[in-house]
Amino acid sequence: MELTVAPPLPAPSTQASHVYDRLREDLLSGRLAPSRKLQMRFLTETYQTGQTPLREALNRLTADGLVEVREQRGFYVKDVSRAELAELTKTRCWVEALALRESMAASTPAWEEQVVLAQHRLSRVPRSLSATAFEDNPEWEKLHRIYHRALIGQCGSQSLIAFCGQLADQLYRYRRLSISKAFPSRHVGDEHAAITEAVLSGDSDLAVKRLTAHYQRTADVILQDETIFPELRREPARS
Amino acid sequence: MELTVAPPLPAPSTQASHVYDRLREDLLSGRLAPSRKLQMRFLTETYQTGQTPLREALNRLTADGLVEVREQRGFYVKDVSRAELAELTKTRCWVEALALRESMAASTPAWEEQVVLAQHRLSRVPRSLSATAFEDNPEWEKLHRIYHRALIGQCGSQSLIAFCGQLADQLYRYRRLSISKAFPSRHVGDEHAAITEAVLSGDSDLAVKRLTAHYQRTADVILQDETIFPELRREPARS
DNA sequence: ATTCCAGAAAATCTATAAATTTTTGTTGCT
DNA sequence: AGCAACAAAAATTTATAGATTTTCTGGAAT
Repeated sequence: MELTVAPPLPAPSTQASHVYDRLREDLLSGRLAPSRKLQMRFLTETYQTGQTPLREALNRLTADGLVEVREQRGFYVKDVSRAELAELTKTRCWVEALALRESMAASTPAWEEQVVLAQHRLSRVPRSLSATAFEDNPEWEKLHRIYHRALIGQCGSQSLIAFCGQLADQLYRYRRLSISKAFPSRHVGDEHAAITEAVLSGDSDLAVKRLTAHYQRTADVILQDETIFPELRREPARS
Repeated sequence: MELTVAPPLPAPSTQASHVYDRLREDLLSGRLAPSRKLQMRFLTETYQTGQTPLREALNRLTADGLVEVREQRGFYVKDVSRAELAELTKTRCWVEALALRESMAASTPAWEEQVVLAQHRLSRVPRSLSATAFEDNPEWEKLHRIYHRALIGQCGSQSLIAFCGQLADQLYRYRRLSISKAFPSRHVGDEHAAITEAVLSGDSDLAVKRLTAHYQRTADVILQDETIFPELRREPARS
């Protein structure tokens, strides 16, 4: 007799999901530039699929805040602005502070272990694929995401976690769009370690302070990046 | 020479938006019962429209948390449960507390006037269309929504406000599904007045306390409603 | 000569219908 | 009784037709 695991979810693969994943990646990476018009013809040719799955994917991405839809005049890549970056960061700090406090209030050994494990794994992977120039390491990004997800994972609210995920996605796009010249100067690994330490010590005020500072510092760097905000070109830093 | 206002946005009306509105109303009212399967054939016949606008509407409603989609096996009306009701309420209390505090911290005379005005208008409309039995008054619901929206409107985060709106929608459906026997016993008007008073006095702790109590009380009533949670039928209140 | 407006053509989005693929339910066989 | 193959139903996708918006060209007025 053979014990085969009952197929829990065979293979939830629809064309729409595939296009969604690919589009999402291209949006986050910046290959699809902000405020660019997403024409059906271009999309069907690029992604080799029909209109229906594309519309489905675009609608989901609109809900994620990565795509904008104007009635009867098509889909557009969501534009970026310094104001939106500031607002998203502010909101993320507020909401994740809330979620982290609630997680710590409902702390369990299993949860603390998850946080420790996620941070350890993250620390073992290089931030950049290249030692000289910055080159995005997908593995690091994945683990980074898991770590921050773990921090708020004990808060007890699926909808709150999902909202944090949306904010994280939108801000991640800003990070990718920015060249991040400040890459070598920061020690994000130390920042994560400091957050983890505060979480384990049970000092929620300190943990929240470090977490929000972490986010704010990232935003401050991007806010000064000329490559994403050309309006900074002239008068770089006037008082 | 004639000064004509440039046409701002002619009339953005698509079939998809219409179906979205109608479906939304039917979902919130309970005419489409929880966990019911939404078959394309039924929907096209009922709403007299094609599949494309319907899929678009259903996708938006999925993002709103009113519809659930299972890959390759169709759309379903989101199921209800006591656990979800409790979690949604908890989340709403957390997030709106946050938003209210930030609104009060950024208070302006104009905003306070908006709150006062919204509360006044709400107070002038009857909660129920019938004096004897409870009959939902759409006008009251609309003004109620505007009032709660006004409370958090000064927080300075569009995304946070939108998130609160989603939570409000999902919880509104629970309210409509429940018969609300406790209708005459509560004085929601007084509760709103008390919240407004606390907001105007600048006492954010008190305002938050009253607001969250307001939401919690509503949830507690619905949590005991047998008509929506049949599992309560036996052993109504065991200790 | 330049600018502004009007009309027509092109492009593009929205919607309906048909075809393909997957899932589900049933019947027959081992 | 259990399993497999078959048939029906339903979802997803492709293709086609209909509307709307945008763009381009030409002419008139400043």
